[in-house]
Amino acid sequence: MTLKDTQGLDAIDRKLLGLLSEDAEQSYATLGDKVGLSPPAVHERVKRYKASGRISGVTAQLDPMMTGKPFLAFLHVDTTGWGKSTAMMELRDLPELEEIHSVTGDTCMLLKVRMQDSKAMEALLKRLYDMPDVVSTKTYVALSTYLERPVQAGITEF
Amino acid sequence: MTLKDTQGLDAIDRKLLGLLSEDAEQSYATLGDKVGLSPPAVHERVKRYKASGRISGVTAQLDPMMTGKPFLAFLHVDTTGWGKSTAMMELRDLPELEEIHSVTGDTCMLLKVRMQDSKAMEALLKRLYDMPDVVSTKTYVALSTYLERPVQAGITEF
DNA sequence: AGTGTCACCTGAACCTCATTCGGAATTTTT
DNA sequence: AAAAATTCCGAATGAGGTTCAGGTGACACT
Repeated sequence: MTLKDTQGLDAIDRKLLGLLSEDAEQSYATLGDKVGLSPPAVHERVKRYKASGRISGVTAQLDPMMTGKPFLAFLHVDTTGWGKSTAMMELRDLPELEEIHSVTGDTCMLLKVRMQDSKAMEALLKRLYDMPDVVSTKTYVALSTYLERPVQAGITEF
Repeated sequence: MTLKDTQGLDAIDRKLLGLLSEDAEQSYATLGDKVGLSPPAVHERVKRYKASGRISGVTAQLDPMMTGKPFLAFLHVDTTGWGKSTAMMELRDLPELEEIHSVTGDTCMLLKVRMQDSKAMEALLKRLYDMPDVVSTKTYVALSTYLERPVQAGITEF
C-alpha cells in the first residue's frame, strides 16, 4: 500500500480527478502531459473513475446569473415528526430546488433554492407554509456569493 | 420578441442548456435529435453559450462519498463589522470549502464545507474560532442528502 | 407588394482526438 | 526467484467535432 492509499487512489488519480473537476474538456493528450502519462493510460484511468462511480457524470455548469436565476436562498424548515420524505419530497421535481438535506441542530431540513425573482420565492414559501407537517421556516437570502464550486478533489492536512 | 424571450433564449436554447446540464458528453448528433437540429446547428449554439458565459464550464462531478469526503456541513458565522472579505477569504483556498455566501438574517456568512471526517471538521472550526472578527458559529451537519444537483435550466410557473 | 438584408439551418468535407489492440515493463503474489 | 497480474506505451482505426459554402425563411424598408 505504497502507491495506492486507503481509497485505492494514487497521486496521479487525485491530480487527474482534480483537473477533470475543473475542466472536463481537456484532451487526454493534454491531461497526459500534466500528469506524465500517455493518452491511452489517461483514458483507461478516467474510464475506471466513471465505472466505479467516483465520477458520477460530466455536466455543463450554468451561470445562474446568465440563465435567469439571480435569487439564491437557503431555507431551514422545521417539520413535525419525520415527515420529511413524504411532504418535502414533492418539491424534488422543481428545477429551482438544488439541495435538500436533513441536518442536525434546531431544525430538520435545509433547502437550497435558486429562483428568477423574489416573487417566485414568495410563492415557494407560501407552498411550504401550506404543507401540513411544516412547523416553521427560516429564510436566508444570499446577498452576494464569494465562492461556489463543485466537489473538489484535494484534502487539506490540518 | 416572439421566439426569443427577455434573456435572448428560445425554447430550443432552454432545452439544450437543460440537456447539457444533465449530461455534457452527448454527441451533437444525439443532442440534435432531441431538439430537432443538425449537429452543426447544435454546435454553433453551444459555442454561443460558452462565449456568452451562460455555460461557465464543463466539469466532472465527483461523488463525495467515493472520493473521501463523506462529511458535509453548513456553518453560519457571525462576524464583527464587515470583515468578511478579510478574514474569511483566507479560507477560499481550502478544497474543503465549497461555498461562501453573505446572507440576510441573524447571521453574516454561510459556509458549505465537505470533509473527510469529523476530526477535520473540528480542526476547521477551531481555525474559525481563532479568527479575531468571528463572533459565533452555528454548525449544521448534514445527516443525509435527499437532493443535490447543479444549477438547473428550467423555470417553474408558480 | 416587392426587394434587400440578416440570421439560421443543412449537407458534405476535413481533421483532430477518442478508442482499441498487441506487446513491453513494472509491480505484486506465491 | 519465478509467475501472474496490472499498468503502461506506440501505432492504427474510427467516430465525432469543426469548418465551410450554399440554401431557406423571416423581417424590414421602400
